Amino acid sequence: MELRQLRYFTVLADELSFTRAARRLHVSQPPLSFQISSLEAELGARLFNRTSRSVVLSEAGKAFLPHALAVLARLDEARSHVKRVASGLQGRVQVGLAGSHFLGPFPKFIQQYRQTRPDVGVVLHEMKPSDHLQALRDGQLDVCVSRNPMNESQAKDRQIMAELLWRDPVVVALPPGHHLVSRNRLNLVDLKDEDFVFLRLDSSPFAMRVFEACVTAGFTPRIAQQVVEMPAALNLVAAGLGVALVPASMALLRSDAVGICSLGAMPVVVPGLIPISDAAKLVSSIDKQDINGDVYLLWRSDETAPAVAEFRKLLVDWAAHQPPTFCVAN
Amino acid sequence: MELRQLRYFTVLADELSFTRAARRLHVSQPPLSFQISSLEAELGARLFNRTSRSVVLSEAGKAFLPHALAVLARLDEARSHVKRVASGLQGRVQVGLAGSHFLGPFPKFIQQYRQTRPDVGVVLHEMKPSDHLQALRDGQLDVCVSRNPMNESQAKDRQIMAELLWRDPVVVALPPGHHLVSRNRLNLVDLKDEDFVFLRLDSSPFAMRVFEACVTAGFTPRIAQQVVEMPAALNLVAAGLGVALVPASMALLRSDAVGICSLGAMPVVVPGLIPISDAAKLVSSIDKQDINGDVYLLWRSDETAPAVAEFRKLLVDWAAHQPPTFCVAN
DNA sequence: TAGATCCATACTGAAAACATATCAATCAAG
DNA sequence: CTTGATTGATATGTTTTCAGTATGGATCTA
Repeated sequence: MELRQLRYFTVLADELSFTRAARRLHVSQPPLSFQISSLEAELGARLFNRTSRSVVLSEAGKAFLPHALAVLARLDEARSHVKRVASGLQGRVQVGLAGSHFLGPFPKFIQQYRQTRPDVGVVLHEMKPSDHLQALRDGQLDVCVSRNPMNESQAKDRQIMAELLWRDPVVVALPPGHHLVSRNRLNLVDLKDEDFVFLRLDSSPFAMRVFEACVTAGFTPRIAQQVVEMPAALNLVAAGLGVALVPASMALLRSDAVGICSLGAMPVVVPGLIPISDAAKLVSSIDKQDINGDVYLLWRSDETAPAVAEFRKLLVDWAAHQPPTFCVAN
Repeated sequence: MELRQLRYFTVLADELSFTRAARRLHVSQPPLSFQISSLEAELGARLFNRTSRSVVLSEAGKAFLPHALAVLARLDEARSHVKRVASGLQGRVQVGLAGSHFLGPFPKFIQQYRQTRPDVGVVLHEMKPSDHLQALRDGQLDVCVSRNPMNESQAKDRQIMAELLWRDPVVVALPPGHHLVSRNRLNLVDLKDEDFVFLRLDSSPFAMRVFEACVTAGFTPRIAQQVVEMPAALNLVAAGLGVALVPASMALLRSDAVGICSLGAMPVVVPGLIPISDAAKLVSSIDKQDINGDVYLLWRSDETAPAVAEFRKLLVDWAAHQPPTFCVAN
């Protein structure tokens, strides 16, 4: 059985005339007759009763017609389905992210994306940042939104790719009335005698990097409190239990309750909060550490799903064109 | 798009190896590669991601696979459906019949037929016998069970065919205590002074034939009562309102209440009811009229539906092999 | 009765599909 | 590191299939 035969059959069943049907099919009449009778031979039944002046569907033909129409319709459906999937208009994207990103620019993008791509299922998986890479490699996730910039040792065999989404400098959150609040820029080593509120080092590569930066700066931070979520750290700082090194976007959430100081070489412009009076550079040992909470998008380099590729491209482009929430003056 | 491509695709999606799939498809590997890439070109998307040592379904391929499988399955279904319809195992038969045939052998056949052909819908249409022919010609009915033997004038252009199902001689039903009851054979003319219970002449060609037989026999029957259904006629006879000329099978229904006499030349053997003491022939004018209630099957000669043809053949064969309810001795 | 219409058949040329042979890339074993 | 084996892609020649033209038989209409 061939699809050509099904197409010929359905048209002939509609026209009930070999001559007219052949015209509509843009073939001459003999091939049409041949294909129909060949189809009949294979099915073992006449599909049309030909009385020399008329052609009518036989019972077998009546039985066959809905199947033929359904098959042709299903193929059209298949074609458009494949086109949609291949162009990224339909599919599924598994996104891994830490809870803190629900508080940044990311939800706004998701909302817009869902409107323009209603047939792509975007599934957000909140999980510990330390699990992101493994979940990506396992295929549980297609992309990750993460503060982990992917150093070379982590990106084994170049399997994982990363691109910057938006900057998020690290600032120092100070309890209200803390003696350092009056300053608007600090060096890391200025904090060596403070009590610290830290994210759990084993669940956040970002926290680990901050911790190691302190060590490199010459002191081991005294960890007075450990938390899992950034907002909790800020709540503890606001309660006076210590200082914290957090991304500026997080500190902004409790700007009513904690003091914020920019850290290291780069003065951080938090619009409407701490005006920059002095743009001069402060050089310190921490500069080289590049301590920051910049947010990256991670994905497998061998990922081929069009919906994922589209999602990635749209997110990176969108992020590049967003006005930055925080400015890093230089 | 061609069915061959769908078949190749589904097997390749199963094997995930061009070499193995080609073996399973009994073709060499290059044609398989060609057909797949041709399908991909038409769909505008790669269906498989080939990394030089492995073949995996792409997202587009994953989307296409269920459609391809569904189409191939639907075609199998279509094949078997056509086969069933063409062999008469599936279909629809519209049967016209008078209410009186529900009282004869016919229901038993229907029951057996329904058991052996559960997928044929047999629809029984009780209707006036006078409407049978028109309903047949209109296509409302496929076959009729009728006492109308189809004389030549009715069978215009040989459009309607007929075949005898079972004999049903006409007998005379007499009220209890009627003076003719003692005889077991009568000539039609013996009834010339009786009151008659008749079927409505305009609804039953059989009644019309009986009426005309009386006229030919030399008298116009005095119609005292008119009914539509045969059993009603017998009830009226049992109530003493007149005599009736009815098929023997009908008279049998009220054999407790009416006397039965066979009519004309042929002694009727109603098993267990009226034993034949005399097999000698009585010759009368009515002989030539061949007045009887024999039951025929009628159908359009151009009918092509296999289920109808099968039904017809099975019914005629079955009827021929049934032991006769009434014997016509000669 | 002649002409027109319709489907079927016969034959020829073009297109499609297949098989054989071969190549480049990759992997595994020595 | 090299060699042999395996896999999918490519090239080419052959066979099969399909469509087009021409034609015939049957039926309907004028």
